Amino acid sequence: MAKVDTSLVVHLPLFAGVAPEALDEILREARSARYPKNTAIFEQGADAQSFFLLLHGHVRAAKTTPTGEQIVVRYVAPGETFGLAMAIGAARYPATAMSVDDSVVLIWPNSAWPRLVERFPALAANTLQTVGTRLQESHTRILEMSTQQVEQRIAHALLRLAKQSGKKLDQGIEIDFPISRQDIAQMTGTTLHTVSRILSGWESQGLVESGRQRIILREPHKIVVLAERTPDSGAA
Amino acid sequence: MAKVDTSLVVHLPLFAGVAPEALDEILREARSARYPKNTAIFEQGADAQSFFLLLHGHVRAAKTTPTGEQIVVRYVAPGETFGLAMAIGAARYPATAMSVDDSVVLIWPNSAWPRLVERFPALAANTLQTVGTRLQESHTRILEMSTQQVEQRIAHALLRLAKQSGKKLDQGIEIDFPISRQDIAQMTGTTLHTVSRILSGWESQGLVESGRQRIILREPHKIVVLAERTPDSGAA
DNA sequence: CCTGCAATTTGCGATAGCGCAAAACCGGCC
DNA sequence: GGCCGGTTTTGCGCTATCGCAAATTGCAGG
Repeated sequence: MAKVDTSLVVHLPLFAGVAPEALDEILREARSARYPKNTAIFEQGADAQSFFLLLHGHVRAAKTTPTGEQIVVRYVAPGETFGLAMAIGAARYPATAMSVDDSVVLIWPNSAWPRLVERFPALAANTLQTVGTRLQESHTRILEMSTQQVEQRIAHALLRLAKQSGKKLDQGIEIDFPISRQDIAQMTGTTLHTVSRILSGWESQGLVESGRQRIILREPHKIVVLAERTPDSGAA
Repeated sequence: MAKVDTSLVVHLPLFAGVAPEALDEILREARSARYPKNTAIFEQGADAQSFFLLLHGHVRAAKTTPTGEQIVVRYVAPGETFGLAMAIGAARYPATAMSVDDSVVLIWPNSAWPRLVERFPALAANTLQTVGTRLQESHTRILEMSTQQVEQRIAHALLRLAKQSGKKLDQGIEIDFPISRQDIAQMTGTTLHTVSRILSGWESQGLVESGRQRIILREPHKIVVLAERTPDSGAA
């Protein structure tokens, strides 16, 4: 079992309030694994046997309907947990997790969870906060889908991605992992066609620069304005 | 301070795994309050000072945009907690809670939470499960909003309400609290006009019977079929 | 019983965004 | 260097749903 350097993870929200000396004990229960780009980590509906902490890379969590349509639940950034089915009392994974980049994760067997929370109650508290935050984000997303039009939703989605996983460049902020028009559509409840049209529009206004699975926000500030524009505060 | 009969609450999910004898100690920290129909319990954005357990009645949690549009986050049924801002690490309430019926709630000061979870770790675990379940429900809602059309979303929403707060009648299942077309619109991301049109349609097919703030599902089974119909599995 | 208000219904354009199809593009791989 | 497959772009018609406005209804007081 590979030894994980505690200094890499001490400051993560998950371990807030856990004595650094104790960390080792927690990490000992985990194994680490590497997933090459575009590898399934777990599948929606499968028995939940483990929970995960992303160390490097990016993971896409997506939910599929019986008829095959997908939505992106979220992109997991390094330092975040995912696959917490057991902690929230689900026997099966409610979504599919797939690496979008070469990724490295820590994996705990679910069986370790009860023991860990008993020994380190802060883990439960931290996880509660994490899940609570995600719940609020979901509600925000629902609010947006209910009240805003597609262009604004896309603006918000990209700004969030930029904040979460943006790499600063001279020319702007680049989203630091491969993401397609289709993905953005699945995050915002629209179609890849509409996303393409809107990004084309932005590109011709110099707001973004984008290509195959690549997006750079050139004028983040102007995109913020777009995102906050109300339906009637019309453009010229 | 009114004494609360422990027998009323022992079996709630919140208290699973808590010794009945200990319950008293928990309840001692709470006060109870009655809210007449249509009373604000807390407002979105206000300092979160308490968390709540609904004993009787029904509470609507709703989120408002800067421009005044609202969505219904959920309806709280008796036995459920709400206003958990503190537990999930939010300083302010992210939504507004309002009684839709005469309602009775237990209220704990947030300051009691850390002490309670320390003494009864099961509370944190139970709350984590609750919040996790709500997160999954939110994701389901997002999935529906992304992939289904309005009629199906309304069907699902009503079926969920019926399951959660339905009262069985000979003629069908009645939703056990006042709910308007507008409310349903705010649950499904549409307008009261569209809801009205669709319910009118159902009414003329005998699927529902409805009036002012009142809805009875006459043919729940047929509504299930509606809810699950895919866009193309067309009606006659 | 009557009055007034809020909820509901319904008609009628207007339109944002979808869906399909075809073309152009872009890399990566052999 | 050329070929292949997935991604993106774009045109065009279509329609589900919105938005507004007006009429109607039903409950709650007085």
